[in-house]
Amino acid sequence: METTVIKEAGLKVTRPRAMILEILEQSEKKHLSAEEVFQILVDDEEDIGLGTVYRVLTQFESAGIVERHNFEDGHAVFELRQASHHDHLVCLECGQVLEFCDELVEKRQKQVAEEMGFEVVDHSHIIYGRCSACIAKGTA
Amino acid sequence: METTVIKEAGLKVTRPRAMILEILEQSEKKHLSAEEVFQILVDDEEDIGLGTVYRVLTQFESAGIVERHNFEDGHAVFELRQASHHDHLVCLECGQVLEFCDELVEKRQKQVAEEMGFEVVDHSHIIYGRCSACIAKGTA
DNA sequence: CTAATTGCAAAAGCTTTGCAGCGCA
DNA sequence: TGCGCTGCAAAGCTTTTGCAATTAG
Repeated sequence: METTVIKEAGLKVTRPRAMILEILEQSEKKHLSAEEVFQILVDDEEDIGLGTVYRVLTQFESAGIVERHNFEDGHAVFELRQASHHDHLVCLECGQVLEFCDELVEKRQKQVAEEMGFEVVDHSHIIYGRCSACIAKGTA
Repeated sequence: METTVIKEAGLKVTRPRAMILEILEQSEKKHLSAEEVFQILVDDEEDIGLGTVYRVLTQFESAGIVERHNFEDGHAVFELRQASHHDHLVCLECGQVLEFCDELVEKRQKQVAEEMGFEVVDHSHIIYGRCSACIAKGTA
């Protein structure tokens, strides 16, 4: 169990934190909302409050353990931070999230920003559309 | 006054709608939150409710008159839709919003998405950082 | 032991909505 | 005149927070 990252963040290794980390590690869906994490905990019959889920996820974010993304549907999603940066493709039909990373786009956006006298700190690049499965499935 | 666009959207030309459109057209700040639009109306001593501001902005969005953007600070901002597409640079220090559009980025992101079997419907590309004014101002 | 952490529930934003009255066409 | 629109206030949702009880180290 990778409770090490929790310690390294200067946080006590408590049951809620260990469970939430484990969920993020083991879920097949890599981008989870706080509510989804909470539901999984409830299904596991863990007695952990939604407030705690938010608190822990926010702490993990500060510690650089997870990333928070604001997709368009009003709630944030969290994913374990990976070694390499990437952006997202979100299927408007099934909600699936794909990841992409393109050197050219990354480099060019930085260049454009700098040309405008802008110092880049971060960016959010989300492409909305339909994934191949949904295209195949229907005409909608 | 460009009330024509309101009619063309199949909406009655009412005082709230005309005022809100005018505010969006005339404000020097081009990206306004519902609350900001509401404040301007209050300052103008217009008797228009915040609920109406939201309703009108949402209608304008459906009609393609304005675009809604979700920046990271929890509230949406609206801007008049322009002829040409563009993305945004947001200064984390002063909140200023700059616009950019780069052919190369646009083309490449579409290409990347298609390589992944994705049909692009829309995208949100926001760069967060510090604008030149804030860089000049301080060391923060 | 003692400070950090949690569950619970209340509260805080932002945004939407129901309804009775008002106003545009 | 009639239906659409509005103001108001209440409700909805996601997320945050206060506090007493609990727990990790």
